[in-house]
Amino acid sequence: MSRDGADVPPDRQPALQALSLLSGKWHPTVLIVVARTGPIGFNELLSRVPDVSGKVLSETLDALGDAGLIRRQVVSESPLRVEYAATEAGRDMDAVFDALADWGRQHLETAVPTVLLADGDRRITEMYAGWIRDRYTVVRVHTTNELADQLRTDPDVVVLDEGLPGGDLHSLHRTVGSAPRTITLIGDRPTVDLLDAGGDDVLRKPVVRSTLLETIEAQLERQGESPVRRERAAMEARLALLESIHPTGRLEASEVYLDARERVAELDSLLADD
Amino acid sequence: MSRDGADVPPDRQPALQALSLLSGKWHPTVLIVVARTGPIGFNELLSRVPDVSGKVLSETLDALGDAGLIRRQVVSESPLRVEYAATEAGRDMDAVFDALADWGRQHLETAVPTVLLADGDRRITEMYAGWIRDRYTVVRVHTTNELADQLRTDPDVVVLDEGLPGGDLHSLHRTVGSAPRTITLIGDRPTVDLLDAGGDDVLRKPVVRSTLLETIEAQLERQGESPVRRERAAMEARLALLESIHPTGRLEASEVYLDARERVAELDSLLADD
DNA sequence: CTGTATCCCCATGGATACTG
DNA sequence: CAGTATCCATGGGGATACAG
Repeated sequence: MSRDGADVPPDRQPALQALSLLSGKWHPTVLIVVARTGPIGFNELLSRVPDVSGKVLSETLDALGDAGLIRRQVVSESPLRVEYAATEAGRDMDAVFDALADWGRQHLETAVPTVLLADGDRRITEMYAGWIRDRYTVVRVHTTNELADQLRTDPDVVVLDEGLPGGDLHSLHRTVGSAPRTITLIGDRPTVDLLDAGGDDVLRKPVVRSTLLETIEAQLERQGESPVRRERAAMEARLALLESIHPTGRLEASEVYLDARERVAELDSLLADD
Repeated sequence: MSRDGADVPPDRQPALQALSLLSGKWHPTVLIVVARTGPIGFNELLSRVPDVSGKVLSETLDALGDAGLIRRQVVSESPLRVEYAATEAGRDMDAVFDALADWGRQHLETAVPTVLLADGDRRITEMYAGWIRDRYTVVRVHTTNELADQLRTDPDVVVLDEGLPGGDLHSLHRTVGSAPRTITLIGDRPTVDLLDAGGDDVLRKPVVRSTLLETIEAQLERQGESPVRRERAAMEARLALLESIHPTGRLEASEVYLDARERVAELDSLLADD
């Protein structure tokens, strides 16, 4: 790659060399996963790093192997079965990743909001991610288990598809909790059950780019508002969606709907006291 | 670049993001130079990182600026004069580079190769030394006696001018032996005598910086190869040089040339046996 | 199961010319 | 001096098919 000839202090040159070992698109990710997950087979690795192609994963493993960061061990021939594990050199890269993570937490995470995208379909989360990744830190999950796991990233906004595998709408919202602002994505014609589902806003699929951006931005702007205002806005959003679809007459026949309307009035009176 | 969606532990994700800020070919180098050299103008930066083009340097500085790693300050308009300096975030990257450098020193080949420069003209060796002394340990000699003497430093590469006072090309190569990789520098139009002169590669003078660096690096990378491969590469280099200068018809009239071609075929058949 | 072999796209970055 | 504007080459990486 010919990056030499530069006037780099001698004590920094090993750093540049070391960095070049991590320069492939998937090199750092694969190294981290191999180091963390211990001895791991090719296909399990593929499933844990889903967006990498087999060819590139193979090349990446080769390169990391050549660099001495991981070791390849043939566990059985026919059926061929191999295992990749971090070498000592690979494990020692932990110090580098620690330093990077420290830097990131201090200088990155504070400024850029994190948005967690939860949908069973990878192509969907990939599309959404493409729309927003230049403005936010994006985390993608595709099952309820992954969701529970990645909530540790403390996202500012969760975009939650109601059909996420592994849970119904209510349990999903319980999993997410109220720390992040939550935008629920629904596919079917919503029923009045939506009303006590939880979440701060609701969008019907399919979602277009501008709507998603505006909705996320609106939620970010509401961060820190009072619980009362927050619940009022959430109710408002759900009611508006329902009323845009079902005739008011039908809705008024529903107990849940009337309860919700009453709750709104209650919240409004609380707000009026200020 | 869409690297999300992977099963990376949450504590590692800020590391990946931070790393992505250093992912451009010249990003780390430029950041290091800016951080070390303090406030620095565009063109001085360009001269300290000689292999980067103006366009790419400009883009790199933009990206580092957007990432908050460096700051751009206009010092004077007309003539326009700007200065780039590291921000606190940029300086904090030192911890990352320290970790990388520590890793590199521990796990990369830590021995700095030694290059012996042999040329009758002190100004020439001084120039060459200036080109390479930040990457290699440099020894300069200016006579055959000094050469024999300094070979005790056990150099990895010898850069040998054919006109070194005190010996002809053949005796020089006999003096050097085959332990170091040898690059021969020739000034005149080479004759077929070159073919049995010895040495691993040949350069015609004047030699430019990038060529010398690349040729030395190529020889270092070939260290430890089999004698057959080594001779094959050496023959190839000499033949290529001759053929680039003399018409093939003339060469084929020469016994030495035909012998050499035959020797190449012989070596190739040896290599083909593997 | 674990990879090659192929083909192709496009982002990165290089060269050159021009501008405020 | 400090950059854009333009054009173009390269190769890293993606998709798919196939092989040991």
